[in-house]
Amino acid sequence: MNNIKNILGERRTYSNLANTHDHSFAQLILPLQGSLFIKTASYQLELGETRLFFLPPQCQHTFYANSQNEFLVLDIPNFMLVKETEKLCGGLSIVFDERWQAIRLLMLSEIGYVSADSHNLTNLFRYAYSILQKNYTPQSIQYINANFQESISLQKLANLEGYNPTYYCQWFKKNTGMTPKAYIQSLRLQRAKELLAHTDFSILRIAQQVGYEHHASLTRLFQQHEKVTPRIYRQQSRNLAKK
DNA sequence: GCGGCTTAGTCAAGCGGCTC
DNA sequence: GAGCCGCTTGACTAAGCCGC
Repeated sequence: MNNIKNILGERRTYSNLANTHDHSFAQLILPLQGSLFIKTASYQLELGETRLFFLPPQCQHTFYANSQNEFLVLDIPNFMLVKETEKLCGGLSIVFDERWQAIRLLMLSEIGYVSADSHNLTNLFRYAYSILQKNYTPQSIQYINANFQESISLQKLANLEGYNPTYYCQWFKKNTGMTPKAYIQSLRLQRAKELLAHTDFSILRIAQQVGYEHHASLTRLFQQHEKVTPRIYRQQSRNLAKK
């Protein structure tokens, strides 16, 4: 696709046909309704109503949707981005919090106007981009976020940052307040909780989906952190949902 | 960098519920 | 009651973490 000269913002829907491509401009994708599956070099995720996604230029990505959906998409020309954006070669997924909701509201009101230039949208994007830059996550943490359901070695993570494993552990703890192992576990626990609460998958299947080969590992993880087994957790969460 | 301790992952055995 | 399935528990091993 050709580069663009101005920011273009519009509501878009995505079909169920998988589409793989890249483009010379960046994209900011904010959720409106439904969900969208996105796969990049670093991410493979379902973009729902709780996260937004930034796609840097030249980032090959695949997307498709299985249900009705709508997203606010901003096409951003290259000259508006700083060079650091290149580090985000696989994109960046960010929690869609109240601040982003406010930004989305303003952007939506701006794209509703027919305007000769896109000054207001440009300024809004500049503000959003400054937040986005603060959200820049180190490459190894991006890798964990995208691949926590697979086996991840400390050596691999250390290599991504160019550190040796011992120093990497110290560096990681300084940045996140926990060890790499603990961070991976917290992601797995969170995902397992969602699957237990919202699906009828067996404990074994859930364990395998979050990165364990055996369900015993998931049982122990739950006993350590939740003081109950996965099955009891599922019962409790469904009882709460009924009330 | 090393050594010891801790923890995660795996395996195997066993328990309980369900079906025939 | 036997067989199957899903799940839990205990023991062992290897990797990771931490203090020196």
